[in-house]
Amino acid sequence: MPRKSSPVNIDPRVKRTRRLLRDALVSLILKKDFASITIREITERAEVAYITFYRHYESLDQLLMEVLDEGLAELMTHIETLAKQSDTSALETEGRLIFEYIEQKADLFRILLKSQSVTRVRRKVVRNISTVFQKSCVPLERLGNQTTIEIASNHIATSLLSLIEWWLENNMKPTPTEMGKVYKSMIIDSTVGAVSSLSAMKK
Amino acid sequence: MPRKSSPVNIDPRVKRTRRLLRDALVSLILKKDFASITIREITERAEVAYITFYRHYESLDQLLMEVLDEGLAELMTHIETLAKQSDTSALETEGRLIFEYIEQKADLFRILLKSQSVTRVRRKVVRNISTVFQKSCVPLERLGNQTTIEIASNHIATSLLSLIEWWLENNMKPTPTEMGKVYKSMIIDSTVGAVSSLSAMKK
DNA sequence: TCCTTTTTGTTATACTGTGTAACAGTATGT
DNA sequence: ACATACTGTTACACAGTATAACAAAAAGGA
Repeated sequence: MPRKSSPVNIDPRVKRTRRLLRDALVSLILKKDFASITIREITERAEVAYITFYRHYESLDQLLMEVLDEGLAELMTHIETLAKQSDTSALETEGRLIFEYIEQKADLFRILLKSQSVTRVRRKVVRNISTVFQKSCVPLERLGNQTTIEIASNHIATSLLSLIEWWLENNMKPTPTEMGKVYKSMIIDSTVGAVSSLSAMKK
Repeated sequence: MPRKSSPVNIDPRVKRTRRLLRDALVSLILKKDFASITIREITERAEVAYITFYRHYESLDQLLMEVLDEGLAELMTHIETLAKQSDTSALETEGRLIFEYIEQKADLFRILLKSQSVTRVRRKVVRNISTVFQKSCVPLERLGNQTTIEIASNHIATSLLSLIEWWLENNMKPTPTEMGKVYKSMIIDSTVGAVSSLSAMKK
């Protein structure tokens, strides 16, 4: 394995090889079923020697993770900044902004959802989104006990992912504006309402 | 392939072989990662010749589908009968009954959710639950246009699956009664409310 | 019970993909 | 220009898939 842990100096050849492998995987995921992708196929498309793959990654999953982590980090910071502006006026446009963002990077999200074949990836994504909402969504913090908050944030995260998945499968048919309204009323408002009614039952 | 299409007479040897293979797969899924299960491993555990697998199934996925279809059919009829009694008094206990049912057959559902690694299986499950709610949930039919109904039923199906998944991962910690309340308020009531508010915006 | 049919077991084989190794060639930074 | 680090070529061992031929065993009807 090349020295990726070295502080600043990264050999340009290493950068190039890794980029070629990532790009090759991305282009293959967009065309084929993920399960049928072979390492040899990736290296051929990347125009790189077969063994070079193993000089940089231990497994196909590791390469996939690296690809997704890049894109996921973007989505997370995007959602996070949106979730912090949790006054009602911002929520009006929050949903629209999310779906406009996804529209821009549709390819990346198709990969992210196709690669749900790897369960761990989906779990990781859900957990990330869940903690973001758990920490930064003010109404959830005020209402409800710990368990209810956990369920609610998990519910928001999985619902958002499923809604995105549905939207992509329907070729992004309803506009981002309409999807934003659906997101606000069906996911955010509904969940906040449910949490408050659930915590009211306990008292 | 043995004659499985013959009307009534199914060779007892065929029945036995298929049962042994299904049971072997189930016991392996409960112990190992699905991706690491090999056909040879299944046949060894089933105490059956390797080639016998291919005399009954074309692929590992096909056997998995058969196993899941059995269990899924049960869940579907269970949910379906519950969804038909959609008066509010029945909804009170509907959620509880679902989670009590899952508690009974926890092993099966762990398989069903572990095997989500195969994306097609998850899609199939979601689609089934979705159409059940779309057809039999009265409030959804009355309110909203076609697209909204599709989104809503998809939302209910995926949310229910995610809630079940969360519950199983937390070792079924909150009681079925509590989960039933969560189900009713966070999934059913919330979605119905969202659909009505969304269709009100359009008019 | 005998006999035909069907299923199963045994063994062998072609094929594909993974992962490792040795050695030669090439690019990088100083 | 030079030592260092990366890449390419070739070869190989290994595991799992999928198929085929033939022998053995079980099922069901006469």
